[in-house]
Amino acid sequence: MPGRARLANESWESLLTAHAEMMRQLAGEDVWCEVSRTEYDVLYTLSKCRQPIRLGELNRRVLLSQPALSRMVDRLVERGLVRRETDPSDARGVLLGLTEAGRGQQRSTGRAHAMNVARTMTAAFDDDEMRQLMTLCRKLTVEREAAIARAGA
Amino acid sequence: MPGRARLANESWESLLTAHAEMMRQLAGEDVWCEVSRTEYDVLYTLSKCRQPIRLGELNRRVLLSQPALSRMVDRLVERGLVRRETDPSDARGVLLGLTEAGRGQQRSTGRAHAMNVARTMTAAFDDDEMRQLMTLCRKLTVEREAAIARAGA
DNA sequence: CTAGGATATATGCAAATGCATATAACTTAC
DNA sequence: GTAAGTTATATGCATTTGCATATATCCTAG
Repeated sequence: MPGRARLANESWESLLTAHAEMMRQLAGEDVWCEVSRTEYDVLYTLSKCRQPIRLGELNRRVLLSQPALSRMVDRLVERGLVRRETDPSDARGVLLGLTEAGRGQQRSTGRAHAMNVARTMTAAFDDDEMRQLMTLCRKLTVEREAAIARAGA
Repeated sequence: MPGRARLANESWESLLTAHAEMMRQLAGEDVWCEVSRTEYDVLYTLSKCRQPIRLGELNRRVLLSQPALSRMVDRLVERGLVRRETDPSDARGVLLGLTEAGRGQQRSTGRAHAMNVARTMTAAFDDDEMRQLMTLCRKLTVEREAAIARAGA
């Protein structure tokens, strides 16, 4: 493998390892009794949206298959955390948003979770390093999205 | 949330998003017909070890629960990719290593996968950025491990 | 306005996962 | 040497996941 390709693989592996290590750490925190991490991911993503969004749109932002997400939404609706209604402008689609209970749950879980994240990240990094990491990761994300847009066009 | 905690959370979220985006990209590549990504993760981890390792040791490096890993190893043994034998020095434990077939499978899948990783990473980053990312991610990993060691002591 | 195709979501089903716990083997104190 | 405690892995069981495909709605050409 040539040097640049090797470097690319090593840096990806480092990201993968850091991610896994953090996930394990965060999974162990005593915060996931009411909602699981995956459920929280959905609630958090919805909490960032001012408007209700489509299932497909949500699916673009949550790393789950469409059927898995569809059923997870089922369960969250069942539990009164998410509201689902048919899109009036296109009856195939559904619009998803948090209920008040869902917003409350996201906030309380999110608060505790954010504390753990902050503790762990600040233990490893100073402010400048966190900013560097953010810049790099966002660059990767943006570049990926651009590539998808190019392919989709 | 104070500024430093906010920064910590934003940088973690950026890493999480970059990871998710990459995973989705890599999952879509036409490389996982013979072994799934999770299976490959196990084969790759074993391929990096010169000696057979314990299930528990493997579990420390693969993000799966112990029972899930135990069963995944079952399946890989069944398929002739992994060799499992009782540890002679401690009959509770098992020692795991790749078979020749397993090594071959890891190499061929790994080659194709590494190409995709390299293409995607080099599309987003120059060499210096990849090195920066590596430095930061490794720092996070090392700091996590140190924290675990402190807690375990 | 209708047939054929496209798109959004849901469902059937087999497989994988996690939690709790069982089993097997080691270790230590007596 | 043996009972009590500990550690390493495996199993029972309910849940979640993904793949393939069904269903429902929309769009477009004629």
